[in-house]
This record gives sequence, structure tokens and C-alpha cells, in this order.
Amino acid sequence: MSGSTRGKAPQMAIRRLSMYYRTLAVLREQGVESVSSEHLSALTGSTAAQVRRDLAYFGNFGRRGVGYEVHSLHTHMQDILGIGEGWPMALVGVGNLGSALLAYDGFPRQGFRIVEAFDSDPRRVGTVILDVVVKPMYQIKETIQSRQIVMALLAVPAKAAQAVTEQLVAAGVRCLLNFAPVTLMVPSHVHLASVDLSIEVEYLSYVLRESVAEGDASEAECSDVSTVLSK
Amino acid sequence: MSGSTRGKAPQMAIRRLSMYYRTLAVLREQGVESVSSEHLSALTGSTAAQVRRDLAYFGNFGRRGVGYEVHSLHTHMQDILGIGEGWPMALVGVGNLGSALLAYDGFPRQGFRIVEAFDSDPRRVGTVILDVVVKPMYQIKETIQSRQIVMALLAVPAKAAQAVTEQLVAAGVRCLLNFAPVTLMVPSHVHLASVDLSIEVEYLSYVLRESVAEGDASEAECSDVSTVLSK
DNA sequence: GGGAGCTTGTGATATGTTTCACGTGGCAAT
DNA sequence: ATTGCCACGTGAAACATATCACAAGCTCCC
Repeated sequence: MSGSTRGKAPQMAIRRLSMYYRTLAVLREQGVESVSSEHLSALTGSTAAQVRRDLAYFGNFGRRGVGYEVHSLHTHMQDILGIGEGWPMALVGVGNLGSALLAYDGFPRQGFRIVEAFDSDPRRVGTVILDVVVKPMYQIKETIQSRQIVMALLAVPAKAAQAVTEQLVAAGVRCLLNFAPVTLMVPSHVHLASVDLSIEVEYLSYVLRESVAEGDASEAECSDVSTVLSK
Repeated sequence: MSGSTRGKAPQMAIRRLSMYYRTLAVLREQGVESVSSEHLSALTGSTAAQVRRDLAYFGNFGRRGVGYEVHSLHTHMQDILGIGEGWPMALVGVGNLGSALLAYDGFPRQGFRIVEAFDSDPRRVGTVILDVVVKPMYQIKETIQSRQIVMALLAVPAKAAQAVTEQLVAAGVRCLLNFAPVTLMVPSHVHLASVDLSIEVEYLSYVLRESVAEGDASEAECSDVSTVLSK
């Protein structure tokens, strides 16, 4: 019962934890047993100080003068992020993107699994994709409640997104990952994250335009790290 | 030459601009001619003050006492974000996700178009998806240079991502949107954004776990807006 | 056991972003 | 004109986040 829980971690810190977690998995596979904040920062495009601060939000996982024990830290991150709880997920919208999500191997590898899929198109209902049977929309509530699903992925057209969201919320879903390019309204007890491809592309378009406008004298081949998460 | 360019806009402000831009498109279609910061904030899950501040980074687009003229503001946002330049994009990796990106209608609707696609799998090379012929990897440099492509989407497996990135950078690409769950190293003159599904899901997993752990006394049905962009 | 060398954890500091609050300009109606 | 109201733009305050710098703790070796 050490007195940790120092203040709340910034949202961005949580996202960086995911990167640390993934990097630790790689190190573990490579047989690396110990890692320093310096080393971990180099691998994730962060800074050593930031790594230490991020980890310190949740506890004292390292040993001074030594570093962090890879296996132990990996396990701690897993606990913190709630990975391994094996949250079952539902997918709504089995179009191009939805199908890609069903096939995405990153989810099962991290302990998340899409166990139910729904679509409004009668031609898709009944088809089976990687062991998942596509069900009609009207079965959402019953299925989600009986299987106690709390997370859902939303891959429907923008126009349908809000209506489907309300169905999912009514069915008891607590977390939503939205891929439709719209602003969703959800009750405050429902958590929402959005992946918006247009926003990402437009952001790049902006910085491109800006960098072209400003003096474009950079030719140095300096290898540097930059991610949407860093800085 | 009005004296705007007040300081630099935060990265998040740019991303919110995309949301304003999209919302304005909807308002324009609906025939709405004027919009207030209050109204726009309600539609995008922001606050009125934030909308005003975000817009003020780039100029004085509104009229006091009145609000913003929808059509004019929409056009300004388009210019700021560099939409309409018709940046041609290249896609590398035509698997499940890559195919979904090719079919994603949000890109052409915003003026971005995938004009070239590459894959290392001989079985996919030569296939045609929505008018785009899948080319082999060794043609990346030649094709990108001759077509002067500056933006690329990376939808390859994590293991191949860094190597492909280096090919793209060598070919002259200036912007990269990465979908592989890895930290990429790029020269500092190359702009990088990442869409990482694992991070998003793990973030939700974290907040879910946290909200379950803490007093879960929220039952109020208050409709509230929350997005990854707000707050 | 004690000193050298390393790396964490964390106050203090600096930087960046959001929110507040109000002056300014604009419209409409009397 | 004048009055009343409205909504933007923005300095200043509040807040959040990242960085710095160093004391504390660990290991090794003599």
C-alpha cells in the first residue's frame, strides 16, 4: 500500500503508456530484461524525463541506479490500461472499414476481441467474417445486454452514427470508438474516442502548406523522431 | 496584408478547425447563412470562447454583434487547411485496411485523392481497386517522383513500416499518415501523423476501468458532448 | 564499509493551452 | 440620433502539461 496515486495523469500520458506498453512487449520478446527511461524514450519518441513522469503517475516501478525491469513493468502497464480484462467488443457497420477492423490483428493481440457485429444491410446480415456472424440492427440491444458488452466500435456512415450511438447507449455500452466523421452526443457516463481520418489528413495538409510557405531551407538528413503523441 | 498571424496556433486548434470546417459544410447545405461562436461550439463539442480563439489565430472572420458568415468562413477554413489544393496521395499496403482507405469516400469529398497504390504481395500487384492499379514496391520512387506526390498513407504491417517509410522519404514524400502500430523515425522535414487503433482502444479500456473503480453513481441522463478533441 | 557511478522519482520551473471577462464594434428599432 | 442588445476579439488569469535539475537510492568494486 505505497502512497502513489500522485494527482491525475494527463490524457496524453495515458496514450503514451500504450506506446510504452507496446515497446515493452517488443523488448520482452527480444529477451531484454532491463530498460532505462532514456532507452525507453528513444524507442517511443518521448523524452527520458517524460517517461519517468508518466510512469510515476501510477507508482514506483523502477529501481534507482538500475532502471525498469521489462517484464514487471510490462505487466504493470497491462494492469493499468485494463488490458487482459478481455473486454469483449461489438462492431456496428461491416462495410469496408468495419471488415478491416474485424480482421485487424492488433485487437486480439492486445486482448480485445470483436465478438459481435451488426449491419443494417440485409445483404451483409448473416454473413460470417472470421467467426463472427453479422446480425441485424434490431438485435443490438438484446445481444449486447445478454453478452454484457461494454465497448463498441462504430463504423457506420456519418448520417447513421448518432442514431446508432443512441441504440448502443440504450443497450448499456459504456465506451465507444467512433470512426464516423461527426461529433457525437453521448451521456456523460459514456466514454467516447474518435478516429477521424479527415482530421488527420487535413492536419497534414495544413502543416505541409505551412512548411512550404515558410522558408523551406531544410535539407539536413537528421534522423529525428516525431509522432502525433510527442510534443 | 492585414496584421493577423497572432502567434502560432496550437496543434489541437488545427484539428478543431477541421471539425469547424466539416460542420460549416453541413450548415451550408442546410442553407444556414450565419452562425455564432456559441452555435458552432454546440455543434462541435467545444466552447464558444475556444471557437473564437481558434478562429482568431488566423484572422478576423466574424462580425461583432452578428456572428460568422457561413459560406465565407467555410471558404477561409478551406484555404487555411490547404484543402482544395488537391494533394494527390499514395497508399502503401493494400490489405484490409488499405482497401478500406482506398474506398473511403471522406478523402475525395475533402479534395484528397489516392492516386497510386503499392503492395509487396505479388498476388495483389496488378489488381485494380476503384481505378487505382496496385503497383509493386520497387516502383515507389519512380512513380512518386514523376507524379510529384507529397503525401502518403502507410497501411503496412508493423514490421515493414520503418523500411517502407524510408523508401517513401527517399522518394520525396513530405507527409506521412501512419496506421501501423509502431513509432516511426523520420527526418525532421517530414511531417508525420499516426492513427493507432490500439492506443485508442487501450485508452478507452483505461477510462472504463477507472470509472468502474471509482464511485459509479452516475445515472443522470444528461446529454453531453465529449470527443477526443475536446478538453 | 565506503566511495564512484548510475538512474530513478520529484520539487520547482518553464512553457503551453484554455477559460474568463470585458471593451469594441455592429444591428435594429424607436 | 439614441438606446438597447448582441456577439466578436483579446488581454489577463487560471489551469494544464512538459522540462529541468538534483537529492535519494541502488549496485558494484575496492
